[in-house]
Amino acid sequence: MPRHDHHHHKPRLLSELAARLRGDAKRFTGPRKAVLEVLAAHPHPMTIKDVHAETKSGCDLATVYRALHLLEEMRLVKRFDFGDGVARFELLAEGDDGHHHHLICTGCSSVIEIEECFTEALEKKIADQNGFKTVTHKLEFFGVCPDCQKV
Amino acid sequence: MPRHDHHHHKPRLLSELAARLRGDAKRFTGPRKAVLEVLAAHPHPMTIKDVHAETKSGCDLATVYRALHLLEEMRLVKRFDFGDGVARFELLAEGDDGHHHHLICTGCSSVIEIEECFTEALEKKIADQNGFKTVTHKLEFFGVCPDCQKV
DNA sequence: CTAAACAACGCAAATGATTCGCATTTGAGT
DNA sequence: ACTCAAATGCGAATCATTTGCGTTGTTTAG
Repeated sequence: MPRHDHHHHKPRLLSELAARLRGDAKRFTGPRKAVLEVLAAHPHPMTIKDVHAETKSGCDLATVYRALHLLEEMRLVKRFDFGDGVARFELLAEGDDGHHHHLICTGCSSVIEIEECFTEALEKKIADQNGFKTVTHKLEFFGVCPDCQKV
Repeated sequence: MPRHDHHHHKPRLLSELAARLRGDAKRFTGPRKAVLEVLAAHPHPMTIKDVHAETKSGCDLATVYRALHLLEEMRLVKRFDFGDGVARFELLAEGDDGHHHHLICTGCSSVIEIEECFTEALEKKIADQNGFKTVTHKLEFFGVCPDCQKV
């Protein structure tokens, strides 16, 4: 059983967002709702540009940036970095800490989620050996997908 | 025995760079020499800005960018990405493919090299399961170093 | 030895992602 | 509905990186 099968968690409800926002003196606004809905409709990490493009409501790009930062602080979304200089965000399901990895095709940029994370033991070992605390890691795989191998 | 103990390889000589450049109709110039010397004097990945700053010869920042891209293509240096939006480069020793990882302090940004890479088997498994070829990975660890724990 | 041919450089301007300032709008509670 | 702080939209600023181009310095053909 994978450590984080977040795809089987119940997706967060917009009403939950509303409640958590109010509890923090924040507001449940159109753009924030729109951003969350766009993320909920996509299973893979999205760039801010893409989120903005799918947000038909015509809200400002800067607003999407601000909304995603807020959602990240609230741990409703998680930021991923595929090393191409563009941040990507993924919606977190309830109870998911978002710790997982991806296999990214260097040809067509398609993305596969990797649920397994065998890195726990190594993480602890590396922390202990170097006297570090609260060690985490970022890990992504890159390769050529079946389709791109044909070309 | 670690898979890549590149610190025990003989460092590349400037004359080797000169030879490889000439063989490729490229030129062995002051800035390229300076960049390589700066990298050789530092054991950890350096940002382009830092390389530029240590290059006393006063060469242009754009030239440092170009020199590092060239050295990367020639596989004399390797690019690392610590997820902060700034590229970092490390000199490769002879015979080193540069595949290793880092443990980075989130407090003071100090860097420790991690020679071990236990990820080979997983890499193959993930490649096979998804039909991908030529799979590689990027892995970096983040935590709080002993010094920064005191504060 | 000289000149054409070309690689690199320096400088400045362009790009792309992200952030910020600020006037205006709007959600949430009274 | 009224009020007020939080959010938005818009434009301008910032930061890393790239590019265009005129100039300089080598290399090579004659």
